[in-house]
Amino acid sequence: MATKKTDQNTEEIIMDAAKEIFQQKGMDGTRMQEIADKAGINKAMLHYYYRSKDLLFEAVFNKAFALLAPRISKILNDETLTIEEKIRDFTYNYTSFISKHPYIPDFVFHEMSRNPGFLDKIRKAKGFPSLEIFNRQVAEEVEKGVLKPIDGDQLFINLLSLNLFPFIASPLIKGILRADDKDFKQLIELRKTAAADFIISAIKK
Amino acid sequence: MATKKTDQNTEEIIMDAAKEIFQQKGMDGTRMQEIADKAGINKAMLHYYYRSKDLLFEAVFNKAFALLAPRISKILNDETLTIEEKIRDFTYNYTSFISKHPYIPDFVFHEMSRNPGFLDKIRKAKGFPSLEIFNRQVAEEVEKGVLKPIDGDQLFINLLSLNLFPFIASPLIKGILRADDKDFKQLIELRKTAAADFIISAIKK
DNA sequence: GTCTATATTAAGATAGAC
DNA sequence: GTCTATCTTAATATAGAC
Repeated sequence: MATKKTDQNTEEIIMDAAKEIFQQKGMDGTRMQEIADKAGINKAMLHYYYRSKDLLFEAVFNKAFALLAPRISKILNDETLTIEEKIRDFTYNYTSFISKHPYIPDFVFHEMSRNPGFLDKIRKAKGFPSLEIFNRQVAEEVEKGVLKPIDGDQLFINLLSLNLFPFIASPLIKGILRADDKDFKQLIELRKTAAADFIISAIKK
Repeated sequence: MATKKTDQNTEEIIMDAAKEIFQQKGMDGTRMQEIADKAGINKAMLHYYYRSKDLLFEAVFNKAFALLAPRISKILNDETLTIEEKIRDFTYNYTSFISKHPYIPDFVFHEMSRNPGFLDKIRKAKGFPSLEIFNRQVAEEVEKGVLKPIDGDQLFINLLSLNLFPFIASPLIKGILRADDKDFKQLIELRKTAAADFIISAIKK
């Protein structure tokens, strides 16, 4: 299964292989041997570059988290878009992005639950995005009569739920809807706008 | 950590211990020794009663799945409640139930993704609940003008998303909302009605 | 049915040659 | 930097005494 590319250095080759295995199988389900096989090298090299499984995992996790976080921060901290615009933008772009990395949500949430230490590390490293601006904006639009009364925290949770859950629960959803991979892909395609429409319809006056 | 109760037989004691460990740590993260310790017996007994880790896990997984499935089937197959009533009932009861078993959603979805074989086993054993009745009912209420136009499949996914995702993502949500366990509990309490209100508001004409 | 002791295999990690 | 060979530990599983 060697996917070695000559224009990549070994460290990057290892990282790419590790990402794929870790994200699909999680920390506990991953074997260093499998990463080595996928990278087309041997186990000793993994330790040469990343010292231990824990450290390699941490590097992979941080990269995955770093892909999710800025996209969330962006809609939370932006001061120019309306809530409706944020919801439509976020839904479309996040769904497009996660479609290309469908294992990431389960990976990140599962590992965060498994190891509460990650939370503190992230908090200390760069902190979590704050809901302050988003909440203020929601309150203002409610005040103005643009939106029905709703709590910003709850709206934010709903937004994440509707965008991320379908990927986490894809096997169950496929089972209940009798959908194959192609059907599921189409369903997700629809959600890029349908999920946003649903939210807007719930909150717009 | 022995939790042995004299009114339980060994098989049940093992099952209870196994449930707790497997649901928190997953198949790969669980050690038979840890289950034995929690049950207050030794490892050999696990094999005496359940033969192997795989079989013990399967028993635990099936029990967890059997807790989720009937509650979903019920709202899907019921012919007496309106869609609005179903949404309110389901949201309230499902959230109450999952609050008592907060590890189950991540456990079930993670393991289903990890091992696609489970899907086929479940399908063969008793099949998945069908969306037929639910979809027909949604279409009828849309037709009558009770509901805004919406696809039953998408509505069902939204319903599951809003109810299950907060539990799966609880560490992230706590981080972003700066919420401790008590805050989070209260947030979930609110969602028992707020999530249903949100959905109703999105679809009701 | 329950225990202790042990077999067997697998996994992470390292030593040392090239 | 990269490889092969090996160390060490830990995990599942079983044998056999009581």
